[in-house]
Amino acid sequence: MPSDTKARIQAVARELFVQQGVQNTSLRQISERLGITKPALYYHFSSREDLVRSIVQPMVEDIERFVTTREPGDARELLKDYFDLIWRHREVLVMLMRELETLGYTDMAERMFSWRRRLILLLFGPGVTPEQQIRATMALGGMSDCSVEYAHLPVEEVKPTAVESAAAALGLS
Amino acid sequence: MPSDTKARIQAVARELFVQQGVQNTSLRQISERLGITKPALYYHFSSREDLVRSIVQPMVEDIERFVTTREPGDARELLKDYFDLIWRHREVLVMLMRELETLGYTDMAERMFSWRRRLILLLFGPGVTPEQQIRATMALGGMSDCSVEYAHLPVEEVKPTAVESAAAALGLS
DNA sequence: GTCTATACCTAGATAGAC
DNA sequence: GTCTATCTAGGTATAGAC
Repeated sequence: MPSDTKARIQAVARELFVQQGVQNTSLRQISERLGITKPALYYHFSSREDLVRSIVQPMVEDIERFVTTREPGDARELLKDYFDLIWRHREVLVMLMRELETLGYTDMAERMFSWRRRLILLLFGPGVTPEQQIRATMALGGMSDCSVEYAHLPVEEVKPTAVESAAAALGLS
Repeated sequence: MPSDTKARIQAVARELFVQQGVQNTSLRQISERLGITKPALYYHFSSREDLVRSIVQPMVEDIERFVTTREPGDARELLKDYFDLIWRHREVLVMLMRELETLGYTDMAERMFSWRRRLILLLFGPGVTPEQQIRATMALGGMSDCSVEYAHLPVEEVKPTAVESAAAALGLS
């Protein structure tokens, strides 16, 4: 085992970032909790931003894959799978959305908008109306909110109702 | 006119806070844009927190008034009025939600939860089921998202569809 | 691969002159 | 009511020993 320190840093950082926000977490705090020193962090991550990025990356790639490879199809099925997607990453997603502005280190905001656009396209096709866009925002945004607000519950107690409600918001029969 | 400086400070601060986040806005930046010095700010506001609070306060009071004085009644009417409420304060609301964690200076998070609970109570009464709670989150959260995402459009182009969709998400006939 | 020590910056905040 | 000057705390980051 060459070094699991890197992984341990990520685990602790992730926990603190989610718990108290990225901006409110200092490298000192992370290193202290691990029993190592600040400079030791810099051996594994070239900068604070590098560390943050490494934690966000898996989620970004997963969502990116979803919105780019998905073929148009049954809307309700898409809602279900999309719910699973955001549920899986709900902790990091919350962290990210809460600090979108303060995390200027990427083009995250623009990226998330493009995900949303792509999803709407998948739901309604290219001839989407303004009304359908609003309904899509209601449905997709509402599901995100549910993933956050009921994050502590088992999925089965949230997903069915959330998906059903989202379908209704969309205007599906 | 004894001093409109205070108001000018608030106007500039508000703009910067909304634009780039509270955490990313320093007192130096605010004072520079106004052509005054940092210490001058401290004459009008006893601390940075005091300034932030003064900008959030009007929204807090408005929402507080809504959720405490409102009588139970027609759900769709409530959705409409609630939409107007958050639409009116959408800029500050976004700012606040984006930085809930980083703004540890108040009990904001808890407060917003209690608003949500009170609204759900108004919508479904005391015997609310878990399913209805999820649907309420979908409806109310979705409307917030719409206020943010379509903030630049005229209300009339957003509100009717958003309210209609929220009603459907709630499960109203 | 991890430490000690430290440089350097920027932030919020205060003292006291005008 | 606003200024100059300054303090202090905390952050990121680096140099170099072990």
